[in-house]
Amino acid sequence: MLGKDMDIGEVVERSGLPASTLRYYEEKGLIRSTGRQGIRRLFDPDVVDQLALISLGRLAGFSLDEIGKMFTPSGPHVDRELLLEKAGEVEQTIRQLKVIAKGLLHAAQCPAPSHLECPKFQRMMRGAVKIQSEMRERR
Amino acid sequence: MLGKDMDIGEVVERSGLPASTLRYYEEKGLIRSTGRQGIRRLFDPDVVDQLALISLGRLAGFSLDEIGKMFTPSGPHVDRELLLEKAGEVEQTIRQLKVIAKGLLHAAQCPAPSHLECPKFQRMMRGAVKIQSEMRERR
DNA sequence: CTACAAGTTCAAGTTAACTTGAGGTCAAGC
DNA sequence: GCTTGACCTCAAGTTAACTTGAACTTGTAG
Repeated sequence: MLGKDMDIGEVVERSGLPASTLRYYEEKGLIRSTGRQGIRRLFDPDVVDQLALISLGRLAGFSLDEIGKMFTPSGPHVDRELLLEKAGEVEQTIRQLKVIAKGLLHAAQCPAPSHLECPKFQRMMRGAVKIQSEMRERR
Repeated sequence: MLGKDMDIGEVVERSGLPASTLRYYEEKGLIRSTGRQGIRRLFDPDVVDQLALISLGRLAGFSLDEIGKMFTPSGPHVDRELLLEKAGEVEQTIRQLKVIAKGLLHAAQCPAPSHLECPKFQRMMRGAVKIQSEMRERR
């Protein structure tokens, strides 16, 4: 166990995140340092994976607080229902992003002056709008 | 043309966005009101579709400024290369979200005390990490 | 005609997620 | 033993995207 902990500079390199962010995340309780060597933090190599997970979560639109609830086994157990719910949200997001990607690709080719005038584009958007209003109603 | 423009309350209803947001978007140049009736804004019904598009864009992780550049034909023509690039970004995001969704579903079922200890979970995350570091390198 | 609901403006406030800067600590190399 | 570079703390600053509040305007219903 001794000797393989990393100091913050190494975590910065491996994660691509600035040191200030790592300190901030630690303060927020999203990651933990294993201890100190003098004044310097020491990190377990696993922290790099955790950071990747956090970045992915942010990408998925979760707040740091939500991520904390999902991945730190804060209580006696992780809330499985919450996880399922979040998985559903992500899947929903994926569906919408597919519409967007298609829309962007189309817009890049479409000769219509404004995309909002192109019937194909309009149809795609109408689909997305439908999804969105369904989402709104579910709240 | 006369008579079918909507006032802000109707847009609020149809879009689900608060009036303050609509005014803010107008100020930013993301949407336009067709004119005024006295002091009150009037909106073309199309604005509802535009708003849905904006919401989708935000969901995809674009800033309001980026959305402005992508969808308002500000200059003589829309920048097609930019659109293609953005489409690629969205597709990349979709790939990563799939990993997350899978991860969340797995985490909801996995009996391991901490997900970070589950080998299956670790493998999934490692895949995601790889994608992320590839992305970082591309900048 | 006047009351009211639904608009309006404009400045200031809010929240999340960081970043920056000033000033201090410490181990290592010369 | 002194300088340097990598780290530290803590308070304050930043940015995006809105929201809130106070004070003003207007079309419409009674």
